[in-house]
Amino acid sequence: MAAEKLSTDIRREQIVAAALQLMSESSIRRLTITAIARRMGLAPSALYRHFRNRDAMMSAIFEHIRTRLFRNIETVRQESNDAVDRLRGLLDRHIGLIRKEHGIPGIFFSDELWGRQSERRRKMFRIVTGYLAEVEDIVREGQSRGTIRKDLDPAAAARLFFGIVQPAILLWHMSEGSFDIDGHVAATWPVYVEALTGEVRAD
Amino acid sequence: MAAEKLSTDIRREQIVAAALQLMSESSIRRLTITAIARRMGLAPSALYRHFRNRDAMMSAIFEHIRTRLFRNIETVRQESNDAVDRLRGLLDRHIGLIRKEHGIPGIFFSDELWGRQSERRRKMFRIVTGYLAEVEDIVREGQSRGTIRKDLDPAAAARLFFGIVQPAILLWHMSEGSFDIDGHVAATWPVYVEALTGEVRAD
DNA sequence: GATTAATGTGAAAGAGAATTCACATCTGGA
DNA sequence: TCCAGATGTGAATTCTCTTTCACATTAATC
Repeated sequence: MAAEKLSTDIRREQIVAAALQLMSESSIRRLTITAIARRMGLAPSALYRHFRNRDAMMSAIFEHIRTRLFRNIETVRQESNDAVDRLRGLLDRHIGLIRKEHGIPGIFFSDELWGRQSERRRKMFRIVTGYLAEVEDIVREGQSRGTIRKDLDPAAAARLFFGIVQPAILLWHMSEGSFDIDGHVAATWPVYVEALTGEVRAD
Repeated sequence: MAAEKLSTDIRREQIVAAALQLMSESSIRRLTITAIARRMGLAPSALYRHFRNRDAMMSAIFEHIRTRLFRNIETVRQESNDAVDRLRGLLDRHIGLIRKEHGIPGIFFSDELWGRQSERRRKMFRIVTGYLAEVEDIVREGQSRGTIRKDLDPAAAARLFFGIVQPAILLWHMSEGSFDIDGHVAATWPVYVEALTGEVRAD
């Protein structure tokens, strides 16, 4: 009972998708070649036709995440010119992304990165700092247009932006989805905006 | 060449210590019975004299972390009466703790918690929410004494408190210790205080 | 329709881990 | 001193996972 044959490109995407799906259901520890193959209805050995080894698969997964993250930046840049609006849009999109593919945080905080395996770790660090730099740019633009206080360190403001997201995602994840992310955003976003602009902003 | 014999109580502590040490050097994936035993100069089987199984060891590690976290709350409560001072003290102590035992985040975000719908996950969730509740209490006290704005949701303020810490720890970890945590705190703490109190506070 | 390269399969090798167990050795108390 | 129980050991068992390989099947191209 051979499984349907498909081109490598499609298979690669399917493997990444299956991996993310498995991650959201369980832990990275169970993200095994065997599990991915079973999910796809293939034999484990089949995956080696599309990736050199497990490491290459993990790299593809990370690359996928990177793409998704930066796509949000692009979108938000096009949607609005106002810095605060852009940040708000990014917040919503970021949370939406994690909500949809909630295997991401698990991958993000996984052994694959936390260990000494430096190359991979450095790569992910570059992704994070790159993402932060984009947020920082948005803040900086807001400052030059006068919508954001100029006495704020833009890099610090960017990190604080993720200070809104991170606790929420952590709690959401640990509570298995029952934590009220929207409520958190509703309560904290105005505080953040006030810190950014120096005044209360009515939306 | 039998290793020196010691009482179970001491051995248990040593096992937890060795585990944390290993975690800070590497990832949870390498936190194996074998590795812990080797670090202690024991045979793997010896550890089973002190813990029923690997799971029991992990529980002991989590318990250790819990103790350390809540000890900081106690200390800070005794050090000062002012809510903002208490929060600042907790921030410093929390960061100090992670700096000293930087295996903690790795354990915190490990497979042991992120995967299953396990008892362990629920336990850790309780620890986190308990810790947050303590911070929330401090905020609430500050509100009733008039040092913190009353229109702030104390729970949200508590989560934002960790919004200062979490990005810093993540970056510090990913950068392998080169990220400037103190600089981050210096840049973000005044912003947080201003949001809490409604005014600039000179320290 | 035949050829060929790509894709899939099952078995098996090899590695590493948790756990158990019979046996050895140490320590503290009678 | 000697015994009993606590602690440690090494070997064996049982997993699970990654990876390789010879062989099978499919799809595309001529």
